[in-house]
Amino acid sequence: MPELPEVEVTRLSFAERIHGASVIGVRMGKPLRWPLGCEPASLVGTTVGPIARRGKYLWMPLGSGGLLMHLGMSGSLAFGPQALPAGAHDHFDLITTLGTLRLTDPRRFGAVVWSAGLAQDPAAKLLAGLGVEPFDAAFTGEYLYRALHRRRVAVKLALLSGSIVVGAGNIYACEALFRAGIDPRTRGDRVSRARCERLALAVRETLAEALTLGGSTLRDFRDAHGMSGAFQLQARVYDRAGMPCMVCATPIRRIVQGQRSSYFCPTCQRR
DNA sequence: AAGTGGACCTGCTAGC
DNA sequence: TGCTAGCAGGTCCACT
Repeated sequence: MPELPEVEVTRLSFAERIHGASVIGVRMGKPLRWPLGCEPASLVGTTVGPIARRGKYLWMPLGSGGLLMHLGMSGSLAFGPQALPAGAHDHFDLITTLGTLRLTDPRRFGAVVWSAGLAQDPAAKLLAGLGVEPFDAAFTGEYLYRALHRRRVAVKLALLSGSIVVGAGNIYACEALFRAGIDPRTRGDRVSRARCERLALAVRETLAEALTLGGSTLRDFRDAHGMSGAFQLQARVYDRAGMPCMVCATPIRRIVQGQRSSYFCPTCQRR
């Protein structure tokens, strides 16, 4: 589920409702990717500030510090008025006066980490080195060109690394490259200025569209029923190996890059 | 510095 | 029908 649009939709779904709440309890399930980094009981009595997002991380100000949260590959956050019994995959509950925020994460690649202030503790390290936000004015074609110019890796991997621009995960990176007409294997330093302009635009458009449509992605689409189908981003290439390109009918190809699947149209996307 | 590959953990699906 | 191998939306870390 969680690439940037899903994380942002998650943030919007509970940020205002939890703002100002006081923590009255914490329940921990199985260990997540990293330890919480503080005594859970020490969070009791703190007040929740405005939730922010940086890349695919969420930041919740809490007392003198805050919690940095990540959904990993399979995580989701739910905020409800009352705490329901915890299921096998519910690994963190923040119980507050306004409701309970619950992290559910079957694969446990997600994390909730206490940070004393995002200055120099371990949580800060997680945010260091992140690229620009895709909707930030700093993310221009020229910026992308300069960043890619120093990279010899495939442009798809450069996008995925998050060190140039954050938020485009495997699905949206594939989709953005399709929109921009760029072969995912193209070396970063071989992407022209003009194509960088198109790519920057394509990344922003792809993420923005997914965001407006509610941020859902493909696997959820299959699992969802009824009207939820109307809110899905239609993938042009992702997970469509062998199926005809929606533009030119050439069969979509699947290749492996950095141990992850890439999908592209060999006709519409060029090196 | 940049690039590569392994690691973390569980659930689902295609294929035999 | 039942088992197994392979695959999955992320990203850190150690090593070259």
